Amino acid sequence: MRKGFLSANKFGRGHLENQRIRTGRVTIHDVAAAAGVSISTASKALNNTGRMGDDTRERVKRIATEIGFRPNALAKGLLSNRSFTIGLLTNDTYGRFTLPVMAGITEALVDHGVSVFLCTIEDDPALGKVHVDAMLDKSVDGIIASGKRIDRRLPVDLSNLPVPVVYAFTEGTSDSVTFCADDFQGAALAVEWLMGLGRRRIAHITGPESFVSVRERTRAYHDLVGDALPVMYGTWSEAWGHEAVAKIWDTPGRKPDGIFCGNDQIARAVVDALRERDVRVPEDLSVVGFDNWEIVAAQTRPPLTTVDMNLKALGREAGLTVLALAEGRAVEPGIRTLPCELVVRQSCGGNPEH
Amino acid sequence: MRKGFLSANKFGRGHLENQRIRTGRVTIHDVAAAAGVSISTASKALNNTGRMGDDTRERVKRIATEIGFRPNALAKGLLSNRSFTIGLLTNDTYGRFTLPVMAGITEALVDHGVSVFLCTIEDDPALGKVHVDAMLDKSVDGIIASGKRIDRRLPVDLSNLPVPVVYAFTEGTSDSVTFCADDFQGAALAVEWLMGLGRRRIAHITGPESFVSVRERTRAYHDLVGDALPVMYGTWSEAWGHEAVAKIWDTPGRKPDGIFCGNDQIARAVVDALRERDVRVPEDLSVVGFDNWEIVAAQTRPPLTTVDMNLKALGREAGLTVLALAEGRAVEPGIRTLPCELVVRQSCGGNPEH
DNA sequence: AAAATTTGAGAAAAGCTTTTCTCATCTTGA
DNA sequence: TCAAGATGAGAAAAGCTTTTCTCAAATTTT
Repeated sequence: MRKGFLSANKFGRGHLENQRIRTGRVTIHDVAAAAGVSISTASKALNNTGRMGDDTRERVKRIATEIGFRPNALAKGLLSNRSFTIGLLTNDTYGRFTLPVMAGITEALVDHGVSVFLCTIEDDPALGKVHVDAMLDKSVDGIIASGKRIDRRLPVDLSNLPVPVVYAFTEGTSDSVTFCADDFQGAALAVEWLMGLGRRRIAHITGPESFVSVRERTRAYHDLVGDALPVMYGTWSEAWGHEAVAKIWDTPGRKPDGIFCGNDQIARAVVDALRERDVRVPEDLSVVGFDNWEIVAAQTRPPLTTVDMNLKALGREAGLTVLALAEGRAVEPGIRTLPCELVVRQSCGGNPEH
Repeated sequence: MRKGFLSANKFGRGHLENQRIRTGRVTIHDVAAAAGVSISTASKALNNTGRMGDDTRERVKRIATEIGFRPNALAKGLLSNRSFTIGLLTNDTYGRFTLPVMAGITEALVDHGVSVFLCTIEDDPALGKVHVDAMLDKSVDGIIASGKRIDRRLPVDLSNLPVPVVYAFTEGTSDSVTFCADDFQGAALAVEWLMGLGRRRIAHITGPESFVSVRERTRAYHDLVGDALPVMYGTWSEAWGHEAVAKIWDTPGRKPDGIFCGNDQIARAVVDALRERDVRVPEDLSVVGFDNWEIVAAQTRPPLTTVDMNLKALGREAGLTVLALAEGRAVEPGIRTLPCELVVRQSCGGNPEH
């Protein structure tokens, strides 16, 4: 090997000790030897099981800490059939929805020593299968499926797997647990906020009607404001936000004094378009977004008041649920809807202290 | 257990067969039994090692496929000291940089059967240690450290770990391998593009001078256009883009005909601000961004021509390198700089075919 | 035809932990 | 003082796979 080159054998200690070659890793053998007890006693001491003198137990524990023993999760997993590992499968390439979910999962599971494999499978079923198989090979304790919309399945079959599967922000099977945000309640929150500020002509500019989220939010909107104004369906883009504003303002008639947007990108474009038409936000008109995508909502001028779907909490619940299933605890199947909350910034005016 | 409840024991087959309880997983024992050979023969057949008749080998392979045998990665790992697992550690919460890097890593490693643990550690050293320890417990074959800027370390000590560590888009140790984008070359690409379009008064609006990326890009800018115009340092926000444009246009004097921006957010704000001042982009002035953050660059009106750091390729390289190290192959330590490339959209005008 | 090779396949060990037995020693009660 | 029970600790097996030996049978060589 050339000088200055890196190689893995730099990591192996490689000297002899006690008739066996140290592999660089401290095993329970080392603990037992250092404490002068058998391996089984050492194991029992560390796991607070079995019978032995308190002094022995404490001494073993102390020595284990001193020499830096950490049990090999592979060996543990092989024996217990638990790997303390779960897989997170998603087709959300940008991580817009999956990253918050993932943060919640990790937060919930790190205390339990569970790590998360993240696999992004665009919309490729073959790739999906490869990743699922890899997870199963590694004996994951469970799988959480996530995505970018709640009414679409991942392009991979997760039924009849030998491990529990929980769905978060993607469509699941009827006999499993699925977590999603309460679009109806979130939309109601937004519209009620606008009404509470005295807005009476509230428009709704949103995404494609094919999304169940869109229909749910629209339903809440209709329930609260009636159908004096037509709901404007389009794409989830800024382009659509601009176009929708143009449609309204280029048509004669009374203008809205509040706009509830289907997501933050549309809301941002709406705010921009209104500024270009010298409509003042929030003085003349209030805008509410949906998603609380910081990177958009906080950069808009003025920053957006918007609905947060609490994806992190959703991830936390999904994590705890898959853990429960992995441990054999009973969990009621079905769809769990988690409430949204309103994040108040400056695009509506009113009192942020409200 | 109540009816309709889910529980993990639903997954265990749990019937007797051949004197041992089937755990639901097909093991090499099952293959051997079904093929009428010993376990060792089965293993050798499947791994194309050892000596045996071609007919035996083929028969074992066929039966293994038929009954759906997949070797238990835990057992394999315990024996080989390879878990076919790596850890990706990052403090990039939004995933702006880490997700592309991750995609590249996964792409490079999935063929080798390697899965990736993703751990996001905000800036919490304690949390970082917890995650690193969890990875080591699980015998990861290596760790890739990533972040959101190349001149900052992760808040956790990764030296003297028993596994190889590779750095990607974050500062590493001098004796390790670090991958980063070539800021100088990328900036040169942008400025040369502007000059190629005939722009002669090119301004540079960028982020905080404390970033080494900013200084590198500025150096390239200076090398190409001299220092007739002062570089404008600020924050990475849209607010700064607006402010910078205001500064230039509210000051008497000749205006630039090209602006090279330090990132896409600034560039987007610059484009917006220019539109508000009725400066036409790209007719009157060309704008180039940096990062190729689709979500910003593609939504800007007009869409941004911008520099792409090829983070996915960077991730791919990092993945292959950590794999090489894990397999004991020699790798030259040091900083590897990967070239950027220009993504041409419409904010510069000119011929996209160029 | 006998000896030397080659060939095919199985036994056993290793990798690390946990758990279940088993056994020897110590204590307690009669 | 002897039997019964409690206590402390070790031996061994299990979990699954790969690898190294070993051994018997078949083939080739002399």
